[in-house]
Amino acid sequence: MDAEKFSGGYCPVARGLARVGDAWSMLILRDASYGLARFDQFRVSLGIAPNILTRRLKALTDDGLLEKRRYSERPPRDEYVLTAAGRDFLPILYAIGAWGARHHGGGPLTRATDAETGRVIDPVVIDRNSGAPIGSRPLRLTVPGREDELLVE
Amino acid sequence: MDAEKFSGGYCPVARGLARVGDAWSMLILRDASYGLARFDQFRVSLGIAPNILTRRLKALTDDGLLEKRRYSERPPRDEYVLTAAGRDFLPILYAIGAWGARHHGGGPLTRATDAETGRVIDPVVIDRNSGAPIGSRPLRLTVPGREDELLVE
DNA sequence: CAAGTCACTTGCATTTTGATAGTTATGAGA
DNA sequence: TCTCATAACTATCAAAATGCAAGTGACTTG
Repeated sequence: MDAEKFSGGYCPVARGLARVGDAWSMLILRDASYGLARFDQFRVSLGIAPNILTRRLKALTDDGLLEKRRYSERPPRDEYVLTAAGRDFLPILYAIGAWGARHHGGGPLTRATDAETGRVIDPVVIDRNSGAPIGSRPLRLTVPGREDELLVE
Repeated sequence: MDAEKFSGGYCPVARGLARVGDAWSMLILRDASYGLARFDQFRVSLGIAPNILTRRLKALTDDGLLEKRRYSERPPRDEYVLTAAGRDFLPILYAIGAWGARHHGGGPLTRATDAETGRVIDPVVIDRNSGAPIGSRPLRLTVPGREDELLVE
């Protein structure tokens, strides 16, 4: 969809989606958060064609979500590990997972629990400043270069 | 990428992505949250080809994120409005926007403020039970049908 | 030194996407 | 009545992305 067109615009959502707005990329990040790092681990886990995986890993690396690291000189072997920006994206995946479980959650599902308390994790997006869940209070959008503001939600 | 393959698996993230794991769909939802509802509004706002828009709107409608509603019988005219499941996805878009702003935020950006307090919205994903941001505490994953558990983060 | 592993690359067919033009149904104005 | 305009599409076709299968390079292991 020609992400270039959106990657420099005013909308931060479009900017984010320009880097990770594709299902393979997000599933690779999910697997990376599970500790997978090598080409063949991703390939087997996802059942993705190797040429496609190569392209996605390169895109994620170029966009700063993964870092390619040589873990063996002889034979030359690389692994892909999450960068700070990549790790910062993981909570969004959990939020997507929670949404998926709420609305398309028939049958058994993988569940995340707090390793210490053992309680099931229930991800919610809140506003750090007010502490209120996004969507529970009306928002105002300010578009750069425009006087008028847009009221949503 | 054949979303069918993932849409019934154990992973709730994959299930979610099977419905909305594509950039156009999420941008349509974003526009819908801004109040856009008609075919031509989406088309102009996104610069998307009409055949692609038709397909995406149909997919989002079939997956229960949008509802097609006739707002005029003569001439026949339909609009697409967010369902409860669609609205429930919006906080994730805000989280993606916040991530985009943090990591690819050069230049002016659209900003959301609390309509009452006027403060800038800063979306974070937390665990409803512990109140802690996802990623700040170690998690345990439980895969159905397997005894062993996976420790992440 | 043959077989296996890992991380790819290449070639080609299939699928999806996108640009553009056309269609349907209708109302509004000359 | 005959255009013109609008909204919401559909149809056609080229271009791009995806996916499958096979192959390659640089080793290690038996």
